[in-house]
Amino acid sequence: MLKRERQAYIVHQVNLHNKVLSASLSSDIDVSEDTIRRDLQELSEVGKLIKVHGGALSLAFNDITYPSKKIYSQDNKKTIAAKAAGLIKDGMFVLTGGGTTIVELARALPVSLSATFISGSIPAIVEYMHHPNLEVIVIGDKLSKNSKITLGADALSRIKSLKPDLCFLGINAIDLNHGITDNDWDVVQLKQAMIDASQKTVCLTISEKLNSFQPIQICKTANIDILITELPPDDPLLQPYADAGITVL
Amino acid sequence: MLKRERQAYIVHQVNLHNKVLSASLSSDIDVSEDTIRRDLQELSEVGKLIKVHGGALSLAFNDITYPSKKIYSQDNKKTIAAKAAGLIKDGMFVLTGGGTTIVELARALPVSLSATFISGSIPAIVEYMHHPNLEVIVIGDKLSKNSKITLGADALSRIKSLKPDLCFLGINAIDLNHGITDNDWDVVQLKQAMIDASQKTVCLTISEKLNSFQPIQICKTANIDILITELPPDDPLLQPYADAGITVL
DNA sequence: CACTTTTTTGCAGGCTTTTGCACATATTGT
DNA sequence: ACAATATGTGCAAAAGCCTGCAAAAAAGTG
Repeated sequence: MLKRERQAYIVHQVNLHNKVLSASLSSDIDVSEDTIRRDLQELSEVGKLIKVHGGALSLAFNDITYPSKKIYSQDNKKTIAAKAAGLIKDGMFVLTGGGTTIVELARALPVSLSATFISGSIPAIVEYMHHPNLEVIVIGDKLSKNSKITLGADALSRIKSLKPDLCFLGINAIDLNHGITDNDWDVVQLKQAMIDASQKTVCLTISEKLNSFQPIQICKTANIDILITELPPDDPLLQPYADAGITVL
Repeated sequence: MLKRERQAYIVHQVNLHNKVLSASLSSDIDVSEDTIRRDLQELSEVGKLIKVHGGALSLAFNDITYPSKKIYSQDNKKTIAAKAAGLIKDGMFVLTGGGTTIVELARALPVSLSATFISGSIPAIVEYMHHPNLEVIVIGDKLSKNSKITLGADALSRIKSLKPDLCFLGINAIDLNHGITDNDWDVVQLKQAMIDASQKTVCLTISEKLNSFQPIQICKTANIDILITELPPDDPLLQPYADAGITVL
């Protein structure tokens, strides 16, 4: 990896997460911590970030104070994203939906990963676009302002023509009786198509949404392969899902 | 292998992978690293790529990356965008390309405007998405990291099925003899399809690019309807275009 | 066609940049 | 205060870069 490239990645990460640790950068990019420190030094001299002990902060971080609730849920999503990212291997075709969890997943992807990502979620696409080694396929159609994903017949038929290795879905409600449910007709259509098309489906959700349901069913619980929450896999809350044959991570 | 051929290959590789290493190029093309270095030197002087220690990066890295280089002639582009925005009326179907000028146009749209915008440019879509009264149609296909637009057969055929009222294109070179020209085959295909599909084509460009040309022709000058630059319409530089039957704003 | 001129290419040697490591120092959290 | 981390400095190996030079190829020229 070239020096400039590396520094670009660091700046990107800082702007993304508002902070960055020398240690994790070092292991991400597989380069010594000394080098990282020198990079941070240079970047801070040019005013791209603020260097602090142990890493660096984004310029915007100056006077941002997060509501603690938000940061909490955000952390959970990062935990989920990290677990999900581990499933993706070089060369895979990956179909993803939209939502904040999926965006976190996009941000959690290692730099070195080289795979093809397919999505109709604009925020997710923007993240994929900034990754150096990802191929990105955009699913076109009418853009839903609410969910910031493309929805419609075109998107549906495009998805039906694919056979991705993995499909990542952020879900709004899951429950053993009702399966996976949602409240928007078009979104449901899309998610069904995505699940049908994919060889393996991975559902991401914060534990809050476990054992809840919404009016429209996407699929039965048995139709998904992997369920990822921020909880450890042996948490009792997850036991029923594991018993139902789902791999719980 | 001829020098020109070699340099074309290098540019191709850079655009494809976003980066290129002197060493691997050297062994790929079987020529000394010195020669590669000289090539990279020349190509970077002509602005085809960014030379760095150990190789080169694509220009696309520019944005994501380094030289907090202010967008080129931003002020001029705002002037252009303001003029272009005036052409769009409520209820219109508008097809737009990509590039910084188009993004400026998106930002210049009045809040009250309610129209349908169709595009494959991710940065433009992000802008449209934030507007309260716009319908947005995303054109899907493989995302080109360089230009941040979707390119390919799918995008082409989708565009061919449309009949928008207006088409806005940012262009790289225009000249009475050669018409509108560009240097990327796929982009040329796309722009041609956009022009063919639309009832009226509006070209946006800073005056610097007037009377210049690039290797591939998109269309003859006569095929466009309106030309917008940052200059006043009666500027002598624009006279020849007005004489050729184009509405100059 | 013979001759000059220009361009292109590879190479040698010296210089700069980059990077990891070791060691002394500073900072932080408990 | 003390242990654990993080930092800065100097150093050396490796990789990359620049300059000048000369041979080969290509392009002009009379």
